[in-house]
Amino acid sequence: MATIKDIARISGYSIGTVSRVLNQHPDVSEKSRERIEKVIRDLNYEPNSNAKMLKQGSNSAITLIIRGYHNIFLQSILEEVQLALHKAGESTAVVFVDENENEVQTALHLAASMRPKGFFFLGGNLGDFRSYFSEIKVPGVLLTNSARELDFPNLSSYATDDVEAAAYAIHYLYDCGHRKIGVIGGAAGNKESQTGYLRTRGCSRALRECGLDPEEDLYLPSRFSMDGGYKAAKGLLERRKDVTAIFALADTIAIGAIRAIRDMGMRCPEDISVMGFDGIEICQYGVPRLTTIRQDVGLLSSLSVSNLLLHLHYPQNGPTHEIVPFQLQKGESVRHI
Amino acid sequence: MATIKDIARISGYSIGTVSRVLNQHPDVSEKSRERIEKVIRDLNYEPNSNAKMLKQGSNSAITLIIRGYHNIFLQSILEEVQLALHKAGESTAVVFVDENENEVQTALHLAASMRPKGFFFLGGNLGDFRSYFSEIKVPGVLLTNSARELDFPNLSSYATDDVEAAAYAIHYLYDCGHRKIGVIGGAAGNKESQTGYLRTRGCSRALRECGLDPEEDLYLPSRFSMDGGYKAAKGLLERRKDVTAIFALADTIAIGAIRAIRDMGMRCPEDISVMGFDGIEICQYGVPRLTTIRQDVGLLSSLSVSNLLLHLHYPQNGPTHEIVPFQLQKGESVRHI
DNA sequence: TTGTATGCGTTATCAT
DNA sequence: ATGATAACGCATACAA
Repeated sequence: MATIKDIARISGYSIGTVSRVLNQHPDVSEKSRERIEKVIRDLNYEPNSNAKMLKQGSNSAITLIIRGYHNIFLQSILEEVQLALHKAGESTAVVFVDENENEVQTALHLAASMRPKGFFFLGGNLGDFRSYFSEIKVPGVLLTNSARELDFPNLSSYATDDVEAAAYAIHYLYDCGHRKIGVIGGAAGNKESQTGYLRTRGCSRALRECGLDPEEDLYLPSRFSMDGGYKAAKGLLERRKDVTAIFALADTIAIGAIRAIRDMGMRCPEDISVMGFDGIEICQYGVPRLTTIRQDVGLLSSLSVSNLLLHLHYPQNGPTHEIVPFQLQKGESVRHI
Repeated sequence: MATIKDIARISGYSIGTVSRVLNQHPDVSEKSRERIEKVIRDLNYEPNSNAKMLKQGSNSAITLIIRGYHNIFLQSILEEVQLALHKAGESTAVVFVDENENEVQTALHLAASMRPKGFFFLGGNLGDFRSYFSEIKVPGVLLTNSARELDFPNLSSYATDDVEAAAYAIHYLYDCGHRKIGVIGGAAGNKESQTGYLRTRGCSRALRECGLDPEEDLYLPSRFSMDGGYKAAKGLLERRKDVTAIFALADTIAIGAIRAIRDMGMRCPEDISVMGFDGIEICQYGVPRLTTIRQDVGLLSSLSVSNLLLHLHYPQNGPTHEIVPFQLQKGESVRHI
């Protein structure tokens, strides 16, 4: 690979001048610029970003850490965030990590070691940060969970109010006449999934508010996947013949649940209503269209990008923790009874 | 951020010794090791990977470039590839790029500039490579398109035979009794999407083999998305009342098509059969389950990872270009008539 | 306008 | 076993 030295040697100029050409400095003569640029093209020269970053103290890229490989919802956020950052002239590197804490720790180390000038964390638990975030000195944003209580000076967060949104969903199902509402998703007992835990809490609260008993066996934990939703719905419907509605704590879970309902010889929404959470694209193309709680991906993304760009330029600003509004997106999967 | 110098200064040792501790060299006394490690922990030291890479000549990470933000199929490959690489102890960086050539060029430059020790390209067109790949000297693998004709010494490729697979799909629909088969997906005329072009070619060939006329207005181009499929199916069904089956050149297109069919007051498969391509997870959870051509994600991933790891260690090996077998995955979306 | 020299944080090659 | 130092590729302050 050609280096700046090669360019200097071949063009007959010094590395100083070459560097100036490379960095668009004004004080270099037209003739020199042209000659040097020709050599650069001829050699297919690519600057070594490692050297550049070393010299400049920090990596020019922004690191995006995304928790979980197949989380469609997070990926839609990823897409928007990345697009917005590119539009702002920033380059990005994405790191996917498995959902267990060890990996997250690894990712944080990696992020620290890459010396990015900023980073996003899509879908992390607070616990992961509490222990390992202090190493990081550049501005960061946590998405889909609030980091307010962590109180790091350089970590902002934007999230939907999971408790409130889940409660809203339950109320909606209640208003549609449902009294036996099953809830699938969220790891029972353990808090492995903070999101699942919060949503579950919202459900219990809402059920009590509606004067319903949050019966234990109306809850069934599930992985946040179609397969998980399929199995959980099947289990729930076998155990409780009286449920008329299922609230799936994520759309992917809901898709699995609908498939399970069909495979058990029932129909959605005629026999069992299903409600999702997130508002991913397929909600509007599935059969039936899925009624869901739509998180505002656009707002989450744009706010967080603005925030990071702001902190990049004015690091002295304090962190922001904001809750963005959600929205009930009506489809065809919930029936009034 | 603490550097190796700080550790040296505070621990009272030289940077040489600290570096030895950091890199697990044997020739350092137990006592020194312990004392230095304590300082490392105290300072939350993170090695600067930029400096490390600069010194070592190349980045330790493998760069994965993925073309298109919302390609579920490619993301499933991404997941498997990444998992396999991590299992092999390699770290990865992912770069998503928009589907236009300019971005691809940018990504290749970026990749060249990051000095990765190897890279994957998921879903690129040959044209992108022809012009810009020569800069890259480390081993690379192109997935889902064959790079045989490019003949770069350091670029292998693994792909499904798109022509053959699409032809197979058409033959299957024919065998099910369908004679008026619409094809949606693939950019008509321009070769923007190589994959779409190849699959379209397979369709035409198969139609002729079946003695059918590849009528022009049975083809409708579409973006590779649910939305694209929705619009294309609607357009096609309005234009041609006689089609009994639609072959969508990707599963996401098929999902949109099925939704369109319902919205037009028809049913799949009773009125219109739909066949997809790729074999993404949702095929098995949709309503109806989608009949599709399943690409072997597992094989594509494992072969390509093995290939890259091999070339990392034995760079003198020549490139490999392999076609992996596809499979008809029967669902419920195609009816025998 | 151009060239020279220094240093970024690290590893590795010498000495000691 | 440990310390000193050169080198990696680049940007930049300073000199010319």
